[in-house]
Amino acid sequence: MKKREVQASVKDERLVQRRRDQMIKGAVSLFKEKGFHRTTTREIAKAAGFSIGTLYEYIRTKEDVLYLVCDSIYDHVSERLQEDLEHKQGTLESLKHGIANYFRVIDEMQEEILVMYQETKSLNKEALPYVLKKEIEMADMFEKLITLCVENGELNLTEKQIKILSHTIIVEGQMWSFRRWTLQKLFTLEEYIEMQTEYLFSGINGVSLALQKGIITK
Amino acid sequence: MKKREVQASVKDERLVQRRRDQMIKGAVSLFKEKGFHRTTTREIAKAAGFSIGTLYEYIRTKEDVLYLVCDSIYDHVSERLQEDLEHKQGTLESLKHGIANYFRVIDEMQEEILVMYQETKSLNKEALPYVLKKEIEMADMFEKLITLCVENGELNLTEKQIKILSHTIIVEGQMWSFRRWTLQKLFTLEEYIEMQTEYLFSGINGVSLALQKGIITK
Amino acid sequence: MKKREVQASVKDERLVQRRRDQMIKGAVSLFKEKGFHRTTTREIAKAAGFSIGTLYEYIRTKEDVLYLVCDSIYDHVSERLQEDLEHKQGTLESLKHGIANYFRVIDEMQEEILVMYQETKSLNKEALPYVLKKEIEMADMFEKLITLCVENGELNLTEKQIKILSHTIIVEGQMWSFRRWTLQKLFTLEEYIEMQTEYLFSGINGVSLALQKGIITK
Amino acid sequence: MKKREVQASVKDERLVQRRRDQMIKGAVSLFKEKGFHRTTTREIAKAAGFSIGTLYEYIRTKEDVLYLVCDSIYDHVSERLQEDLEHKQGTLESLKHGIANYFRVIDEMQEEILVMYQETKSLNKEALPYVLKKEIEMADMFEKLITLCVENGELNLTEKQIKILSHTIIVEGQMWSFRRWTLQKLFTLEEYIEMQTEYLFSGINGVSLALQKGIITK
DNA sequence: AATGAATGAGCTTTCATTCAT
DNA sequence: TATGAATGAAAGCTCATTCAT
Repeated sequence: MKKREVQASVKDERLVQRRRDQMIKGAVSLFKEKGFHRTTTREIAKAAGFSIGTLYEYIRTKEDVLYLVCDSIYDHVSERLQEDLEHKQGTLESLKHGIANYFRVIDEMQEEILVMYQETKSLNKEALPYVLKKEIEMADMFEKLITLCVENGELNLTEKQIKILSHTIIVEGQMWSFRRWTLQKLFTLEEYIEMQTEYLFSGINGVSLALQKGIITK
Repeated sequence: MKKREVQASVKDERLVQRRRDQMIKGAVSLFKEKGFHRTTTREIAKAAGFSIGTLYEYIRTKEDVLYLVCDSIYDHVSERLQEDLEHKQGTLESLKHGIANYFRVIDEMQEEILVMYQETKSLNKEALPYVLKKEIEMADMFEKLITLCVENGELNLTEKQIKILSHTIIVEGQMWSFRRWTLQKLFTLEEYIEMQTEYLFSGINGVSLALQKGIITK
Repeated sequence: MKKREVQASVKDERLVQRRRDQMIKGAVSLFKEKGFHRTTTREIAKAAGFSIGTLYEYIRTKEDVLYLVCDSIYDHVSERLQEDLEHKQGTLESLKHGIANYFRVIDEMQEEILVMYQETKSLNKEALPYVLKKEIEMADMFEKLITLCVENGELNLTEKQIKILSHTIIVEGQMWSFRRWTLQKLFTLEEYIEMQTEYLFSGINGVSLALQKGIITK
Repeated sequence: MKKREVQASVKDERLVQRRRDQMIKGAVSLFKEKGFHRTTTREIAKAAGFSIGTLYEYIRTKEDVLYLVCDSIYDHVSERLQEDLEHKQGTLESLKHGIANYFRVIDEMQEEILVMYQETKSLNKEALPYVLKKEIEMADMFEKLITLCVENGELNLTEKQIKILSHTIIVEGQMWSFRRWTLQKLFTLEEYIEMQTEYLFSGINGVSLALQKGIITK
């Protein structure tokens, strides 16, 4: 799918990129605070450091700002994950490492993640599919990582099991940001990573057994 | 926490309840379609079957409608789960049953669930804590169910493990609704329940092993 | 052609009519002064005696105001002419009387006529045909009056000649308003009527001859 | 009256003229299509083939463009008429020839004529008198032509009759362009010229009589 | 208790004009 | 002389809320 283009009146591509970066930065912090609908275009312009007229030299509608914001966040997350997934080895260890890394990215960008998930539905019918595709791409990364383990004989999973697993990992990452009001009071990030990994690999039964045997201690 | 009261000018409590039910019913279907911000109070009044003036006899601000809607959805979900959790037995079987039942509730109310999670952040500072509390209550239900199993000796889990587990179950339920564009294309609800339960209890390792041994077949 | 309807949010038809009358009155005087484009909706509302919000309870777009104004002016002119043309007799005398009457209507409504002709082109593609039709209707009135004379044997004219004549009469009326900066300095209305009628019936040759013979004196 | 000067920052007179010609050409076609108010200065600059910054090196306000356009159109029409009126002879034949020629000019420039008449009122208070003066000049041309006939004894008309006649001729020319939606469907230009001339010289009575006597046939 | 006309603050967007390069 | 990015006043329009009936 081609990247949905946001039209700008200004020709200089470098300038467009610079101004849009300012804009996105300002918008994210406003969206975090009050959401997309309660944020005005004037506020976005001001936060970006230029006038309302200038804002509209770089976008065509307010929704374009939201699209640019979402797009930029996805790009950042994907990039961070991509780096990590490059030296794919197909070992359980590397899968665990990938998961932990993803959880840490989520932690770093949690505010942006929240913005993205809560405002995405305000995108119009044109932009939405593009954003959904990004979500699928992210699940795909884990799918590949797991598939590698299966091909390597480290795991034995059906395709469907791989699919559901990759989405579960994604969602458990988001959970750290969505339910931060509880989880982040109870656990540090590293604790959370460890415990979730434990559950992911061994399940309730495994965890329960390990505790019983004293392998894990309270 | 006391239920946040929404002020009404009308005195007759029965009438207030009836009118609000109409209002919530209309509002939910509008919010589903276009979200809270894009829905006007006029539309809500019309969908509820009365005039804009009448609407304002039963609420004070537009946000009240959102609050009433969220509150009502939570109540429905809780109620459905409560029924189920009443004959608590502390067996793994009953825990699995509870999880399955929760997933089915989510499936039935998925549109409402979506509305609630996407619009909740639009609630003002007063209403938000009340709604968060509802979320915690729901996690608490599973916490109790799991704790019962632990007390019964069926499971061996620390308090923290129980906490994280109950939230994970909640989130895996929501996942069925949030990621429906993928999951519901790949799986039936019952398949999803079965596979997620398998993962929850046995983890990746367990599932992988079972498949290898032919206990589960492709 | 069905009258193009302008949508109103307000239900009470009587009130709609009253408010629109206020609106038209205010708008005409503003359009006279500064034209359609230089007049703001706020000014229209103020001139009509209500708020901008109220204005938009009775129209949907600014253009609706222009349409209502044009429509109302046409209706007034047509009505005035219709009255006159009712006792149609098919005599030259009655034709002359009709022309004189039309010229007098133009004189009375000249500002409105100006507004209509200068702003009409700002109407959108939907409203324009309706307004053009009104123009044709007005030419048709004279066509009928002339045709009656022909049928009565008072005149001998082909259909095409009748057509061109009726338009000429219409235009010579408008001329009184369009070129008022010259004509109304040189002539009184009655002089203008007399001289134009003279030309219309006798032409340059006839007028010239009459003057020569002393039938008309300087 | 001195020609109203439009200030330019650029000194080179030749360049100013060339740029303005480009500007007028572009503007006329835009004004034809969408009118003065709906045309933006950016569009004018683009149509003229240079940047918005350059546009403002040759004018001071958007209205200057309209003034230049109107002025240019008048000049063209006047010029065309002037050529013709140069070999003035004071015969009825030459008057008829002048009228026919004027009608043909109108036909050729009808779109420009429309632009001029519909947008003229948008000119500010300074420019308007200058443009009105151009209108009077055009009527004056016919006034002179007719006066010549009177002086020659070919016609017998009072000054007032000459005045009204010259305006009538002007207006009947414009009528061909203003009411083109009807007239140009019914008549060819030459037919229109012939019929209007017939009416102008002989009037309704003359035309009617001629038809009766079979001098003109259907 | 119910109605719906009235209100006006506030929103997004446009565009004539300027000015540093 | 030419450019086009920047500006911000001002426009059209919406909609939550009120209040007389």
